[in-house]
Amino acid sequence: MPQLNGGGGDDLGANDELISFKDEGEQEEKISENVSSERDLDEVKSSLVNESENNSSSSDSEQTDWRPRPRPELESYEKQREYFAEALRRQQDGGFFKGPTYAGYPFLMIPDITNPYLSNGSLSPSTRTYLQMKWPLLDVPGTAALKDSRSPTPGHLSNKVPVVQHPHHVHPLTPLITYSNEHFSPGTPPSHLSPEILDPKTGIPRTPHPSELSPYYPLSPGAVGQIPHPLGWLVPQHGQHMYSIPPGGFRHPYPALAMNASMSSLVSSRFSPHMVPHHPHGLHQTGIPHPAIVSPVIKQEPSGDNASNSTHGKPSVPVKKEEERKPHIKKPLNAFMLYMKEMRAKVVAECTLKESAAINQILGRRWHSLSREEQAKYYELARKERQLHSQLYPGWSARDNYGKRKKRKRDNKPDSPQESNFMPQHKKQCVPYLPSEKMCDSPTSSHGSMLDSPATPSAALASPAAPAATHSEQAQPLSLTTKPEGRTHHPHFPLPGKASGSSSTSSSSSSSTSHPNISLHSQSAALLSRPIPFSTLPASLLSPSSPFHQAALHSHHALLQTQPLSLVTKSVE
DNA sequence: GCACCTTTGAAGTCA
DNA sequence: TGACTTCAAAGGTGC
Repeated sequence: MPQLNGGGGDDLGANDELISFKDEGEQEEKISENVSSERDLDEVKSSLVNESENNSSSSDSEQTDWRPRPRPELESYEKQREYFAEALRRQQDGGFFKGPTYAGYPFLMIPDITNPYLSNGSLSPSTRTYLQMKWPLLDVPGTAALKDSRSPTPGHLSNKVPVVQHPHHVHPLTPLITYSNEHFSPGTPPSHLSPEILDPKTGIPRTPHPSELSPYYPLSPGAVGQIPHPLGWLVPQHGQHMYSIPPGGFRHPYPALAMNASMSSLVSSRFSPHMVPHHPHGLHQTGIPHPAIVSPVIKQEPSGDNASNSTHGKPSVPVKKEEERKPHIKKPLNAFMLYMKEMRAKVVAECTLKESAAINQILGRRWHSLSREEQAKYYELARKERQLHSQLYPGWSARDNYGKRKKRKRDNKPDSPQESNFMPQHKKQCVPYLPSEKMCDSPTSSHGSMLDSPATPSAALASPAAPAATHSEQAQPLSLTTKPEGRTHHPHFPLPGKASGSSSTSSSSSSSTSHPNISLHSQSAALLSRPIPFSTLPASLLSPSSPFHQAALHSHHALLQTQPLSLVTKSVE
């Protein structure tokens, strides 16, 4: 059952994925990470320059101009991000994010959540300024936030989350911040105002596509016209709370208070409380389609007569129509998907590759090259996302999406050993990917990523005596690396899903003594008043391998850990 | 226009 | 309980 157990709190799986690891190989990883971090630091610097340039070039009038209706929450949100970015920038050497707080998460390096934002307790003026800011989710939208004269941030940032334009217009921490903002790059006029936007690839002006308004969850064509704002669903409408309570969902008197920054980030990014059958077409109560809802018109079983139904407007079978109405709730992203979303742009930027298949290969390798801590972050994020997903859509099951896609031709029948050795004919050879992949291999592996990095998370994370097979497998050309022995999961990085309900609960209980969320109940109330808007971090500071990124992730994790699950859980019940 | 490719992980199904 | 399947993202590729 996706619902949370009453008192269980954080027992929605994934607890068992958080295993304490040994430290073998960590030094090497750190070294390699430092190398890339230095490079990323340069990127950060240049990005900051760009940021300032953008700030100067973009007039404040732009903000007020293109925005028919100012959205104070979002602007303050952006300003907070700016503040936090500034604070991070100034205090990057201050050792904010050091020292794990949770004994059970020695690798998470969560800052002391009892301290306001920073673990060292000393706040720079900039940070203090930031701390004075209101958390947009917690405060009623105020013009003070909108017109905060203290803000060094020009207004043009108001609706463009990435402070610094990412090389590929994708926020490096897109999955960690918000899934809907990445297309709003600074310097480009908002799509909903400007009739044309520049195609990032071709540079040719083009008319914004509805999908750009909701990048990850395509909107149904019919609903596009109802979008008042690219972030419309994210932004409170007409004084509404940003996230209203789904029936049986959040019943906190102050809905936004039921979520902290990370929660809201996840909510805003993927899931909507309205993603319940009450809004069959993913339309917000205000008529705003939610990005988490993929319109069945767009994403439906093509084999069926849905298309004909939609075109002819004649529902053949009521049952089918009923299915059509069912919104498509996407699966929550797993750790790797989150990582992919974050890193894809960077890999694309580093490589000349365009094919996602190749990119994904690289990402897969990089994923294995990630340190345990970093992977743990994504696992934790994914876990939180699943939690949130299950809370928002209690009745949803992954099974609901079965058949929503075209059946993948997996005719390479469960891999007889021979077939695993030979490439299926219908599959494209991976060989062409190799050169480029090699070219832009993970920076952490200048001399063979798979050799100086954990063989696999499973191997490295699991046991010091990692199977050499995995190791050698990774050392092999990618063209030969299909699925190593099927889908073996990390023995010591167990996946929570398998035993979703009870077993994850049991695993949670087994580690409950050290699980952060257990102790969060007592702290959540206090933390609600001061969550860290991690998503306010500028993109430039969050280069995945940069110390900023690390710090940001840690911070974000702190937020995730502070998620007031108890409140939500009770509400769900 | 759409399935495929490619990755890992979660979750579902089935024996 | 293990094996297997499907889906999640992404975008170029090929039919």
